[in-house]
Amino acid sequence: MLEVLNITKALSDENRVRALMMLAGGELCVCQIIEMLGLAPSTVSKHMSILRQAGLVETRKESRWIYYRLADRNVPKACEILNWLQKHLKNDKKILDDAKQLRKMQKMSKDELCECYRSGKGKI
Amino acid sequence: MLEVLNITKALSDENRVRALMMLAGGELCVCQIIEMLGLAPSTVSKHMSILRQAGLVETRKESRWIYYRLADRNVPKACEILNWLQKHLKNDKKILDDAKQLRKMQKMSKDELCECYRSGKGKI
DNA sequence: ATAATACTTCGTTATATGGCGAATTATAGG
DNA sequence: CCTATAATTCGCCATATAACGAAGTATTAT
Repeated sequence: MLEVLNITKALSDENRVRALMMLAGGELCVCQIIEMLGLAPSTVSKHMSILRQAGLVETRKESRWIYYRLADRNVPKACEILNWLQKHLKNDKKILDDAKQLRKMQKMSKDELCECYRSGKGKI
Repeated sequence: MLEVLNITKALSDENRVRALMMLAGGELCVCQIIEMLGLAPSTVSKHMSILRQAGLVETRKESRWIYYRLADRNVPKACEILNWLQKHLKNDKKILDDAKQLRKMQKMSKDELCECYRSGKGKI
């Protein structure tokens, strides 16, 4: 029950849902999510921690950066609900706008974005 | 987005999830749910209203009683997530206990239960 | 070593939510 | 018509949650 509630509670916030849908296109580092959501770093960190606790996302640390990605295929509970979300939000205006904005961010990235992201790209 | 969030928010409370799982066995009137959850009528009413707003349950009025049932098959958004819930809670202790208690309630019903339910049975 | 960057953790504040009881509505029965 | 029952709506209070900024941790660069 607790596991299920951790998931549904995690999904009951718009910003967290937006973050998840952004990750559908591939992993992102926290600073990119901060940029996209337009929230304070501490707030985004908390959101991502809630998603991680729920088992909806996983993390990978690479030098100074922490990359978040959607849960692995072998976690049915998480994947099923992530698929449900994607299915029912794929035509949502806010989600589509986010995807567009994200593509833009990932293109210009090189010199124009937040310091963290710029140097991140430089590293990779 | 709002529709999806209405659903996830509705599912983010333990008592609402319990109520939904009780309904998996068939429609129930509010007084039965009140009895099962052990909450004040006004509280349960609010919970059920949230579930209804989210499109997860539907209602049927019969004389003095209002019966709640799970959403109809032709509401994929709701049914998919209700199936997900059932799948991942079918072995949950609290949910199993509820189901047992519910069966007990529906059996003795005739003379031993809350006034509302007793007369309800009498009517049907 | 020092400074900067990328996050996280902590403490605070505002708002949202869950709970209750009292009042209200609707229906049924005396 | 008046009372009882079933459920809802309203107003209130306590707690939970989302937001922020400041301080802390870890890593990289100078």
